[in-house]
Amino acid sequence: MKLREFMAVAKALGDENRIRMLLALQDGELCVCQITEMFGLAASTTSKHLSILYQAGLLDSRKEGRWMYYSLPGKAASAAAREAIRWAAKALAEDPRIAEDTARLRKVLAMDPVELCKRQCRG
Amino acid sequence: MKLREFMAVAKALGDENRIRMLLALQDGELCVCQITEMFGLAASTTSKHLSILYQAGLLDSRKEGRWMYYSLPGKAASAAAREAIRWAAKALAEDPRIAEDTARLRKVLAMDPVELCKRQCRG
DNA sequence: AGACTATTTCGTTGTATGTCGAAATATGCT
DNA sequence: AGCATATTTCGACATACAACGAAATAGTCT
Repeated sequence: MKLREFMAVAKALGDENRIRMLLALQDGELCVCQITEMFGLAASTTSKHLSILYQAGLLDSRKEGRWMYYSLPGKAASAAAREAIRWAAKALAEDPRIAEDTARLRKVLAMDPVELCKRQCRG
Repeated sequence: MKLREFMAVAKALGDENRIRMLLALQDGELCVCQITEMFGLAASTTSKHLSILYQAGLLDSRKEGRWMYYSLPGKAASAAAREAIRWAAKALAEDPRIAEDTARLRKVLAMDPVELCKRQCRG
């Protein structure tokens, strides 16, 4: 991995909201409005964070209709990026705030995605 | 590892000069003026960077007379911090810029430390 | 004590970045 | 086509941070 790539990854990991978003994706893909709901940020801010993670190679993305889904990268991704994610996940496995995020995620997943997105866009 | 600690580590890794300093310590401890010489920064800047790495738990320090030596942390350090270092070292093992740093380090090690420090302080 | 030296702290400056809201883009639905 | 909606881009603002030089601190040596 070149220094330039590495710095993109390290800087991407250097924001608390981005780390929390990354770890929230451990149980599977989420669309932007689900993540926006989870963290209470402006949709544009959420989008920017996800874009930074994506450009660093820390996320995959998939567009389905109007929805954009982000997920942790598969085997095809850079080994160094996947190791970074593993490091973060392992290091924070027992953090209470991350556990709260997981609980909040469960609530978000229980909501109807369509209604969720409507609310976001009127937010 | 708590989120707060993790963020300190991630932010510490998020600066190019700090990463290069961290990796320069892989072959053993160095004093501040040796690192200052290697990177061509102001001594105060070097000191600040090393302090940030130290406070994140990514470095040990040892004072010997006027000299302050920094080194990678031993087994006693946080496992998460040591894994972060291992990740960085592995990811950048083949980066040409890091290799140049290693070459420059050899030159610095070949200099007389006393003369080196004198030059730094007049820099 | 006093001169010298290595490091850190402090104050300043410029740049980078997180955040928002508004506008723009892209897609689905009727 | 026209409207609704999800996401991104843009512009503005505030904060964070890296860099420097000067001053302060901590140590050595005569």
